[in-house]
Amino acid sequence: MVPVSALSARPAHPARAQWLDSIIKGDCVAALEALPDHSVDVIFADPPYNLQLNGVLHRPDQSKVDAVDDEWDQFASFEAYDAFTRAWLLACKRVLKPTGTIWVIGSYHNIFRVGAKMQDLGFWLLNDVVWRKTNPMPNFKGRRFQNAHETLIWASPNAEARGYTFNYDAMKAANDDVQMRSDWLFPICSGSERIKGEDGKKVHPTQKPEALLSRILLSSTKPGDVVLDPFMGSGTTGAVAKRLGRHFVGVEREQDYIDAAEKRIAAVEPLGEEMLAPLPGKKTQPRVAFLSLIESGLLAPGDTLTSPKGDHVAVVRADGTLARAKDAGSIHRLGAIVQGQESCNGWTFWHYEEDGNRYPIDRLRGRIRASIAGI
Amino acid sequence: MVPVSALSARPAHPARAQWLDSIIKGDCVAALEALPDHSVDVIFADPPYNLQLNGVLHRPDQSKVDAVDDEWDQFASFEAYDAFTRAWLLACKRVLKPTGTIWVIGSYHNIFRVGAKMQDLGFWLLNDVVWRKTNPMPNFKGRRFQNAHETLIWASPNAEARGYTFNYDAMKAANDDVQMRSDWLFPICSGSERIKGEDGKKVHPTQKPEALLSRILLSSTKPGDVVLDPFMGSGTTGAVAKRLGRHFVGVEREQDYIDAAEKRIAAVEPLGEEMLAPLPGKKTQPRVAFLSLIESGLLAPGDTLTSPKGDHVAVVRADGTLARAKDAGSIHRLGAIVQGQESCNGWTFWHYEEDGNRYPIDRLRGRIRASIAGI
DNA sequence: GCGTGGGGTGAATCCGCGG
DNA sequence: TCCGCGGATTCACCCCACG
Repeated sequence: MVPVSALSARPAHPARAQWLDSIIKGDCVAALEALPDHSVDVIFADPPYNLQLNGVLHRPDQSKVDAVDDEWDQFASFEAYDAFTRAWLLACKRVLKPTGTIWVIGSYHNIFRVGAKMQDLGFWLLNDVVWRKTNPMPNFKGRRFQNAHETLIWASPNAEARGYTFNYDAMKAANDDVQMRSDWLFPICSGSERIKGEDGKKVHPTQKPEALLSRILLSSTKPGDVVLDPFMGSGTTGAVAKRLGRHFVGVEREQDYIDAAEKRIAAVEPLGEEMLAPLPGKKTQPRVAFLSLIESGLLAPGDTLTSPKGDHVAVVRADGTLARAKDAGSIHRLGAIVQGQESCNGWTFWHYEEDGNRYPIDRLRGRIRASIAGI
Repeated sequence: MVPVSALSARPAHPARAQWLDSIIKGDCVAALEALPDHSVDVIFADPPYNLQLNGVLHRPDQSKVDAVDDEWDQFASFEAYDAFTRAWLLACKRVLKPTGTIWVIGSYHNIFRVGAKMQDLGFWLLNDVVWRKTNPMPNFKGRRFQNAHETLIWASPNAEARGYTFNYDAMKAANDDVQMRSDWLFPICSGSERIKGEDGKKVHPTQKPEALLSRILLSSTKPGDVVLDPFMGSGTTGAVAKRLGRHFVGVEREQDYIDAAEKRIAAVEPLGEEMLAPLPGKKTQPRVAFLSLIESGLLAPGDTLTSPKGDHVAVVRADGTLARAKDAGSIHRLGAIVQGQESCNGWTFWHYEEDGNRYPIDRLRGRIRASIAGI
């Protein structure tokens, strides 16, 4: 693959490299020295996010949130984090084939710095992809939006790179015959998939779901490709690569993680023909915020809604709440209040008028859903 | 548009500033000199995306894609774009109130650079928010995922900033009584909302949907707040701000855009105050001292209160404290003590008995509040 | 075996006012 | 500006105990 002369000090790449389908212990930059130039097809990197947490956070029920406070996620400054990022990105760039691509995942704490550094180093961004979590942790203090997604960057090693793998047709077929979008919906890793130690506690604080890695590898690799994970952790990349008939190389510093990952990967049974089965489709019907009806113009602030028989009347307000006399709240709360009940499905209780007939606002929700069908 | 005197001396903020509810013509950094320090509550910025397009792109039917190739979106290098970004962010930081927040929207071409620079300048990221497009442009070459979203960054001016506006309760009520997430779904701006010139062509290449601005302003501003848009374009921010009873200031270089925006904003009819009243959350309800329950006769000294399950008992004292054995203190302190916890909401923890049932004393507080409201 | 309710938990940069 | 303290704050899902 690479002429011996090009490597000088490094040994010649054997027919089946020692490092193939194994986890190299060590710091990511140093450990990657074991790999020849241009030797991997795809990289998946889940670097430390550099969370900057102050003190402890409690849930409303007073229980403590088990935060990511591991030593490996601590950096002295943005500058230190940038230097770290630059180093491992450069190491990755060296071992990546010209036809290869790299995926990096992060949150708003680090992904902007990583993305900017990737551009600085000449990587060419192909997409940013949003992993929407079906079950994210709530915001406990009510001071922000629920942080319900993470961001992936997909890039080629340079702007001129051609010939990278993108299984466009497979992705489209897996997505009800429309193009796969840049926003993906998956649950977080939990339940039996979550690797736990003998003490029953999670082995790794940030284990990624196999469904996420599966879509990444199915979209951007071919069977037999070599996938590198420079931050192997609990080994999700290796497990999914093996199952999908791809080779893997992992790098990891902590022996505990290596032990768990090797055991996990050893238990994986590679898929046969089912590998070609399309990815599971959409979940249940998407949630539609009542505010969306106003934002889309189906209702306007000031419009009146009524109960099914018209004996209760409420006014739509700009922020997506309903008001009646002194009471105000969500469509559900106000529906409950006017009926003197504990709860109420506002979608079926509140009605609007059209052509002299009363219809539940659920009808309008149906229109929104119809307009976004197929997403 | 801007009095000359205001540029040099920067006089004290007049009762109603000249620049309020107007569009300042000029380069964003220079024009913002007209505004005093700490004079705006929220900033929405839609800066040039620095798209790097090579050649023309055709659809499968051979029609040409009308790309963003305007002069204002051209930068010589990442360095030039970074310098530009730094300059306008600094100008924005100066005029932003300490309790204010800033929104910036971008795509993968620029948002990573912008986000990193924001962190470098000390902005504290509160959320990244994903605008998922219901109807994004397809990928015509089948070489990438359909680019179906854009990214917004919401930030405060520094990590220590407190007191910014987030209408948590309104957002939650508008979203079926669950927290508003960081992924929002909207159509792109098209149809009658899209501003078109006499030639029938779109006036601005990247006009944002009003629904997007509406959610931004409803979530992070109060009626009467001042909203700055340093890249005003076709004036979406001004139009939505006016409709929602917020003040706006715009900055824009191109006269064509200013003309279109001013005409557009003039046609906007503001919503009535009753449509805009913020949903009162629990935090805004009047504070009731526990002592008031005793003073009003709802509880009497010597009454006993219990924990929800009845396993802890405490006695009400005349001064509005609770006592149990040797311990005494506020309803909150004693609730924390008996549970061995750091803190406790005594209103929901302590219960009283009525008709053989246990109710939280919060129920009595509700009666006090109801009687206050009736005054 | 099945349905139900309670408990646990996940990459989290998570309070604000008054003295 | 700092400190004390009142009191507000969670969604989806999995597992297990129990009837």
